[in-house]
Formats: sequence, structure tokens, C-alpha cells
Amino acid sequence: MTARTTSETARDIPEATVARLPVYLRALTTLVEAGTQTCSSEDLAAAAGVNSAKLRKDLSYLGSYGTRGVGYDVDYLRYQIAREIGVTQDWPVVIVGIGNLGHALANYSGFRSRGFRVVALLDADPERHDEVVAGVDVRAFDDLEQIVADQGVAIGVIATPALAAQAVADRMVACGITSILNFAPAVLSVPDGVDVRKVDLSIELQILAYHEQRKAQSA
Amino acid sequence: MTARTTSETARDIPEATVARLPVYLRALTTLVEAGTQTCSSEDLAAAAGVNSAKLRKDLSYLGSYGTRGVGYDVDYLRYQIAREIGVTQDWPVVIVGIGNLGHALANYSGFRSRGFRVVALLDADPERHDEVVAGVDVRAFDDLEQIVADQGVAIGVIATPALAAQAVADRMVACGITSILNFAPAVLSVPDGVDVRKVDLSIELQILAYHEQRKAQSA
DNA sequence: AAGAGTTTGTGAACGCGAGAACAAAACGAG
DNA sequence: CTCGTTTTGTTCTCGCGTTCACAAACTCTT
Repeated sequence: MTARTTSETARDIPEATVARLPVYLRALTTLVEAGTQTCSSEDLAAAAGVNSAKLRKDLSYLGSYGTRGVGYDVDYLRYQIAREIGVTQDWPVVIVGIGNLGHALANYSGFRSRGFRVVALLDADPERHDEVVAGVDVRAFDDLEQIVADQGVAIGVIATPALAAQAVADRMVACGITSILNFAPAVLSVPDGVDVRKVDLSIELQILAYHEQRKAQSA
Repeated sequence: MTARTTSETARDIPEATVARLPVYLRALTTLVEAGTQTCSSEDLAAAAGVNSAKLRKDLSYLGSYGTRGVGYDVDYLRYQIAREIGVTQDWPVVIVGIGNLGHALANYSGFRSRGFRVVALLDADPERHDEVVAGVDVRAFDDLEQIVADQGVAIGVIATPALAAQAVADRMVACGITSILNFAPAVLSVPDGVDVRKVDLSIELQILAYHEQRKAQSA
């Protein structure tokens, strides 16, 4: 339930901050690779593209991991953020819909390197069941339940056409998936307790087009 | 310049509203295809997945296109939103970086159907210059300037690895592109007047992972 | 023509997030 | 040990976005 038991780790982090933590994590990884050991909030904020006051406030929700007058230990902070987000553990993920986008997602190396493991690729089209994409063979959508149960999958990715998306989501929810990343251009309705995040490529372009048009008008 | 001349169409629409207009547009298109002629704010809000008061306020920024006691004319409203966003005209777009994701983007039918025309696919790797993707042949990145000038391109899409992204962005800006959609996991710095929107697949998954972890902890 | 029933458009209250500014804490020099 | 310097963690204020609630406006029935 939503009963929050105010346990040790129960400070709840604002949604806006949660959305930025992965950005900080990536910036810190870059710093580690560059051999940096310590950085100030100013440095990290610049690398992440945000205001330094905002960065410090964000980090303060996690705890006091910096040292006044010195800054942050890059490695230590990186671990703390990774732990807070949950990417120190491995998350099994299923991808449904192996069209162009599904292919790209399956091959995306950024998932694996950040704690996500694609354990299954599913498609309703039997013609695709022969394929092997990124070392994982494409299986029938009907195998969903078994795979989710066997591998303990909690996160599903929908890369199907819009018309199929809701049905796929329903089936995912029914077999226990509680987080969905939706690439289909459709509004999904899911029960409480299930998180849905939507990525819509054409919406992003349309937002750009709006501003572009404004620029052209005022010129 | 940013000098706003308060012309006839100069009410500026809040950013949050702009981001939702494409969602409304899509919902309206669905309604049109279903043969609906009129809809209430309640109907449309449900189709778009938002609160009906928010929808009405959003629409009110565009003008008074509804009829009290009746609702909105679906076709008329759709046109008005499309015009406001700017998707009644055709936007030429270049995509740089034809890897997995670039392929998927080039093939994505949602662009074409929403007023975006992919006029060029560019890649730095000469081995890819033979390919033809989605009816457009892959060309050298060095052709960027000429293509942008010839076709009047204002919008660029970056689908390169992170390391190349900033250089590509700089070059885009230099030749006159003023809107960038960035899929590379990197923070871009661009001059004022250039809009950048970022889509980061692994960040979305990490946000889901955070919430997923919270659910697991409280259980 | 008048009243009942709908539905839009908007004024007002509220809550969240962003950023400025500052106090608290650590370090180093003398 | 003390003072000055640096940088964090936090408080405060402001503005934006969301939502409620209601008046204005339109239709339909009687």
C-alpha cells in the first residue's frame, strides 16, 4: 500500500530530483573515466548541465555525502547514487515488439552497461520468431507469462504499433510487471501501483517545430 | 531577437502546455478516424490521459474554439492545434548517425505522417555511405552544410555515440540549424536561440528502476 | 419565450520546483 | 591554536503549473 513506514531510508525524493539522478550518475562516470577523484558541486553541475544550487539540493535528499570546503569524492558519490537509483543490482527486462525500434533497443549497449539485462524479445508475428537479435532469440508473445515468472521480470518495454500497445500492457500487468516503458504512440491506462513512462519521438519533434515556427514568425 | 512584438498571435503559450498539444493532436486524430465529429473536454481529456480542467485551460491559450453546452468540433480543433504547433507545413529534417537507432528513426513512419520529412541521413563512417535506408541514401557528414543550405533545414537529429555528439551539434549550429533533437547520452552546450531536446532511453529505465526498488523495499 | 440542463472558459487557491543567499563545517597557513 | 578560505547543506522567496469551482453561454424541451 501507500502506507509509508518512515523507515531509515524513507525520505522520499522529489520526482524532479529522481529524474536528474541518472544524469548526475552519467556525469560522475565520465569524471571517473577521466581520472578525477574529487569534484565540487560547481564542477559536477557543469558536467550535468544544471545549476549548482539545484545539484546540491538534489544530493542533499540522499544524505550528506560531500565534505565542506573540499567537495565530493567522485567514486563514493557515484556508488551512493547508483545504490539509491537501484542500478547496483541487475534488472531483467523484456522487450515486446521487435520492429525497427525494438531492434535498436535490443542492440542498445547503454542498457547492459547500466544494470539492465534484456532477457527476452517477444513479438506476435511468427515470422520473426526465427531471428536472433543481439544474442537473444525472438520468441512468441505468448511466452510472456512464463518468462516473467521464471526470470522475475519487473520491467517491460513496449515497442509495438499503437494499436497493440494497450493489450500488451494489460497482459504485462496481469503477469506481474509493475514498470512499463512505452514507446508506442498511445495513452496507456494501467492500475495504480504500475508505473508507466512514455517516450514519443514525434512529440519531441513537434515541440521543436512549435518553437521553430515562433522563431520564424518573430524574424 | 527575443524582442516580442506582441503581434496578433503573440500570446505565449506555457511550455507545459506546448508539450501537451501534440498529445491532444494525436487524440483528436484518433477521434476523427473513429468518425467522431464533436467531443467534450471530458472526452478529449480521457483520450489524452489528462485532467479535463487542464485540457480546457491549455486550449484556452490558443483561443476560444469550443462551444459552451456543446463541446469542440473535432476536425476544426485538430486543424487549429496543428496550425499552432506548425505541423500543417512540412519540416525538412536531417538525421546524423545511422547506427541502430538512426536506422529506426529513419524508418519511423510517425515522422512523415506528422509533417516531418527526412531529407538526409548522414554518417561519418564511409562504409555506411553505400546504404539506402528508408529510400534515402546515407551520405557523408561533410555534406551537412550543403544539404542544410539547399533544403532549408532547421531541425537536426543526433543519433551518434556520445563522444561525437557535441562536435555534430557545433557543426549543425554553425550551418544554421536552430533545433536539435538529441538521442546521444551527452549534455550538449549550444548558444542561445538554439533549442535542444534530449531523449535518453537508459535514463527512463533508471527512473523506473528507482520506483521499482522503492516498491520492493516497502513490500 | 422561459427554464432546465450542459459544457466551456477563467478566476482563485494551492503545491512544487528553481534559484539566490547565507550559515555551518572543513581545511590550510602562520 | 586561530584566522581566512573554500565549499557544502539549508532556508527563504518567487514563479509556474495544476486543480477546483463557478459564472457565462449555448441547446433543447415544454
